Amino acid sequence: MDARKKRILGILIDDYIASAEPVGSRTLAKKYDLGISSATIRNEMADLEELGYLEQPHTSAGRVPSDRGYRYYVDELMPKRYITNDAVSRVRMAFQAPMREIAWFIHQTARMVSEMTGYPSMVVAPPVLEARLAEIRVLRLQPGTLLFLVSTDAGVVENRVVSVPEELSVDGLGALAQEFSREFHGIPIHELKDRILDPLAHDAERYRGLWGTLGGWMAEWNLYEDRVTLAGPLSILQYPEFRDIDKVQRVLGFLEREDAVEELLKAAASSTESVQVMIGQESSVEAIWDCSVVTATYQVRSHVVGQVSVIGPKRMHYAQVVATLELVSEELSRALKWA
Amino acid sequence: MDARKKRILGILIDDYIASAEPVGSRTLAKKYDLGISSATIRNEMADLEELGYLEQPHTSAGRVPSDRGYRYYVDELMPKRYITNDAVSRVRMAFQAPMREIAWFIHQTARMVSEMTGYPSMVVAPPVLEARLAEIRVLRLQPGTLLFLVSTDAGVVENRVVSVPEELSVDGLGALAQEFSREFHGIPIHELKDRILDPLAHDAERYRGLWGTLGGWMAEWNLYEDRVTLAGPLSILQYPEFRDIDKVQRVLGFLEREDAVEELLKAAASSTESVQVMIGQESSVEAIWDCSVVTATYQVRSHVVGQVSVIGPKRMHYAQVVATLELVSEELSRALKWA
DNA sequence: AATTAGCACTCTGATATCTCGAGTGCTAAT
DNA sequence: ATTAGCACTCGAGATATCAGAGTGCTAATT
Repeated sequence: MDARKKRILGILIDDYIASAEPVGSRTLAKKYDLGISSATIRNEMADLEELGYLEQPHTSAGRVPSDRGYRYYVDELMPKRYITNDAVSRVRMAFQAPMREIAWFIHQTARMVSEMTGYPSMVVAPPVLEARLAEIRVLRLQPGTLLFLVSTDAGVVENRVVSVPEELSVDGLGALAQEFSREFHGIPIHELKDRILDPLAHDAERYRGLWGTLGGWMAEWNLYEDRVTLAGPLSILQYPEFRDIDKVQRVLGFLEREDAVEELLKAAASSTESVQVMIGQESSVEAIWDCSVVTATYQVRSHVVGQVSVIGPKRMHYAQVVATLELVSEELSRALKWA
Repeated sequence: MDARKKRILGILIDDYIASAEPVGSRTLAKKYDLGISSATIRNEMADLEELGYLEQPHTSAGRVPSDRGYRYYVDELMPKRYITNDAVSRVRMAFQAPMREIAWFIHQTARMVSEMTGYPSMVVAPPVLEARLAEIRVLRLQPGTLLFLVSTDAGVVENRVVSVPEELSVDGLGALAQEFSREFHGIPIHELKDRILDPLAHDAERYRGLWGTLGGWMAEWNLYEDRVTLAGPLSILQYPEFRDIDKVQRVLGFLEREDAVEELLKAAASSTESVQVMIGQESSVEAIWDCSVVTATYQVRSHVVGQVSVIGPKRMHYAQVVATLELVSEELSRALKWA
């Protein structure tokens, strides 16, 4: 793999990313000043195909990068730090808004990333269920209506309005909540349900029913919570590779399935790299085998708590996407550091 | 418009709704036992076309209902109360879950309706901004973190976690919130911002900054809130009229725009009818001129507070959709009556 | 030895042409 | 008023044709 091959491969992929048309030797020679003839390029391209970096849609078409070609491009060839000053200041600006819930930042991030890159964006929120209980409070809003407040070590506060029979006495409830908080401080949320429901764990028999409901609610917590936020799914429709309804249906159908997306992104982000690229069949999900997914992680107190991600055709503008995600995930971590 | 014409029109539309193929006289005569020959049907169909109820895609194709034809079908011909016992019990079941926030019901409703009908469903949530303030509370969660609780006459409770400078004294904040609640009780939320920001409205100079931020937050409230919940948008992809990407893009693009959808549904639901059908060009939104929209309203304390809606091809299964929405909106109203 | 010009060959996509069949409208018979 | 019969229309799909872009190979050139 000499320098010239690299050069040709790089230019070819750039061109294909921009044009979506198979690239031929003639076009390449004419359009870019390579100082060699189309015949030479032809030979090099034949070599690159043999090496597995390019493929031909059919005999007499130009070449198209293979998954392996994209991989090489992403790892070795593409320009780094491909980002404008405008983008940087925009992201900084967006995260400067103070006094916001985490959910707000998550939505904001997804929307912004999708808009900046032109691809759908998915953001995985910090997992509530793995957070540890800090405090639980009960407030009486009106007769028959209670508000439960749960704060965790991740600083996340979740709350639910709960209606209960009006005749339920809530006098000692505050005290009970306090006691409860003390007892279960530091327990992961997902363990709470069982603890709460375990009749031996506390002796306040007359509150059993209420705590039971609370436990049930917590059990469903992660079902109801938006763990994955999806923004701009329709942007894929603008790309010629998605003129085919069935393909669109496959991909968007996958994106709609929060659990599946969450699983994919979490797996992707186990890597040590701050930004990871998954190309075509590298993904475990068949539905997106002709897409690429770029994923970055973000942290709270130097623990990875979530992912920011972009999905698009394999013919994706990797340089810009990677740079954008690097920036955004960094700024998001910074914005969440108070949490 | 004699009985036979009605019969033919009804059957033709039923057939077209089921098959998506233009219906010819021959097919009609063969498939259904009308007791008359295809020639007679042909004549009747020609009349129906002249009357504006049918149209021909091209000279030698079968007939297809016009907007007017669908309208007549919906108003006069279609079977009423087209619903199964299964559906009824399913809906009842779904709304039996107690102890839920309004937002939960809204999501639940949208999902369920989309699944039951096979079309995308949109649900407009009760407008927070028009609700009147009942009470505002401030809680200190941790140093530097406050929780604002706002309850309204609609029983809706909204809350936001707000981080403030740690050094801010929150001692008198509870009292201030109480005083505030007393003073502004019954004021619509959307007026609160100005009131709060008006320096004459209260004299607690040292809290000005905090209330100011609170006001700013309230101003953005409705921007951040999900006022419209969309479920199952991709279900339209299964219908042959949406094989065309551009059409899909138009329609889904519209559905993504919460404000536009909200406006449309609110306008639609000004009607006195409990369920309203908007067919094709009857809609003010050009992007959905080849769709139909069915909308029902739901109430809290016999005030209309929101809409439940379904969108699909004009060739929609109106009978089932109307019946489903009737049922769902009724049950949703019932479920929300405690609010 | 590497590069390039030249050329025959291949394949696709666009365009044109043809055919078939479903459906119509009209007329004349019932 | 209904229906059988028939000529006519139009589109969808199949088939044929053609131009163009691209390739691989060979022989000439540097």
